[in-house]
Amino acid sequence: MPKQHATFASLKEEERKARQRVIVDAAERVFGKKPFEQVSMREIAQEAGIAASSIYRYFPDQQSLFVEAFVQGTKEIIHRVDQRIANGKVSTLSDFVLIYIDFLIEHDHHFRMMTNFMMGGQLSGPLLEKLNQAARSILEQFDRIIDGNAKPEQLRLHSHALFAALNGILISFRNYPGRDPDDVRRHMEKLAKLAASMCESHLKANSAE
Amino acid sequence: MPKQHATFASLKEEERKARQRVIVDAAERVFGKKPFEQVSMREIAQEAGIAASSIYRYFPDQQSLFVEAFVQGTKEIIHRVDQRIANGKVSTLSDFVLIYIDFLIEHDHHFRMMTNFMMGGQLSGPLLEKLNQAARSILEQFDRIIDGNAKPEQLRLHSHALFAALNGILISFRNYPGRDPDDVRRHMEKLAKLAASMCESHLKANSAE
DNA sequence: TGTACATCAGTGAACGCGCGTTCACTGATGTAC
DNA sequence: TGTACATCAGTGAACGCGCGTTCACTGATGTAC
Repeated sequence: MPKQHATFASLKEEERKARQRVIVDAAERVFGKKPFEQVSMREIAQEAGIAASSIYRYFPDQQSLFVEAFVQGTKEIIHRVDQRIANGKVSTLSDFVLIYIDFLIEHDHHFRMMTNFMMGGQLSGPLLEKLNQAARSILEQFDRIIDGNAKPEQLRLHSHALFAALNGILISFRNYPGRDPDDVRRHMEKLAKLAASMCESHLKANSAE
Repeated sequence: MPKQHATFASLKEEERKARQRVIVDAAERVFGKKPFEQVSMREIAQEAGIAASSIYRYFPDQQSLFVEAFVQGTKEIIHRVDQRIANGKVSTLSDFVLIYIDFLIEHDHHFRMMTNFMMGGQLSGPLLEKLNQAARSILEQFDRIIDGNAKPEQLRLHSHALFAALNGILISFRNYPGRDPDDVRRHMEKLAKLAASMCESHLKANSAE
């Protein structure tokens, strides 16, 4: 009865995935509480209600777990932004960059992980591939939004530039000295809108040529 | 003879400064070799030819030493860029951003420290003040270059945006998958020039209004 | 000029800590006959 | 239905490591008389 065997096996596999998921979720909750460089396996285990050594039944090492958490988070965010777009809440590029900024301010730990992975470098092959895939998804979302009727290469270049600019804003001004968090957010939003408008007008001017 | 006393004391003070300097220089050399998060006090001590414990005669802790190294490096870079400007080698904004990018690619460890401090956060008061001063110096250099005849607030906003954009470019594309370092550099330079041109034309359009 | 004393840069060894990870083991569940 | 066996999730304790930092001490130099 290979069929029933297959179902049993696949059920088991799903349970395994579900348990992995529990761990990843716990990890994300812990990341929400403190800078992720300071998060230990023991802490995640505690949050998940298991022993630290149990994590190693599901992930070969810490890096794999962290990457998985990051990838999950990225999917989540992209999905949520897509929903807002579908609901017609994002009509201009300016709307979009504001959402991008606000999301990453709110999910600070996710942004921290992103920059960490970007700065990091020495990841093993498969993990790197996962990260690159996540990065590609983000850039594709930028492409979709900017669009206009630009030539493809121009489009790509501009979404790269905008993506980089927004990341740079989030990094460069997060600790703006002597401002409270609200001021910081406003300043970032202002800069983001500026970047969006620059991007838009430049792209228009170029596609008119 | 208070006068002679003063001289002796100040000489001693200078020697002390000089020895501090030796340590900072050693630190910078080590930073050149590996990601600075992986640099230990022992390693710096070895590079400086002294015992690790000796460093603590000159710096209260690791953070202070790292901040000092970063501040030194920043001064150095600003100075070098200023020299190029004085020599007339930087006539356009595009020239400037290329130098900025190239410098930070070449002095990768310096850029790493910069982003680390930006992301970091929990620094004690005096160290934070030192870092903020360094950041201000950099932004002032941006101001000086962009200038044009823009209104001051507009100028400030645009140098912030450009500063952020360049940092973002350096962070976001340093590990561009599947490219060799030269391709990466070219891509960054392209994006930087794009950012510069956006910035310039936008500022012109706005000051014309 | 010589002697007693103070200062302080420099040191090697050790402390204490937290971490990622491994390991031998337990106990529950499913399988074969 | 009962028994022997295999599988495997879960565990607590321990390993090993590297780190920042401290500490008691040495020895050279300068100062006071």
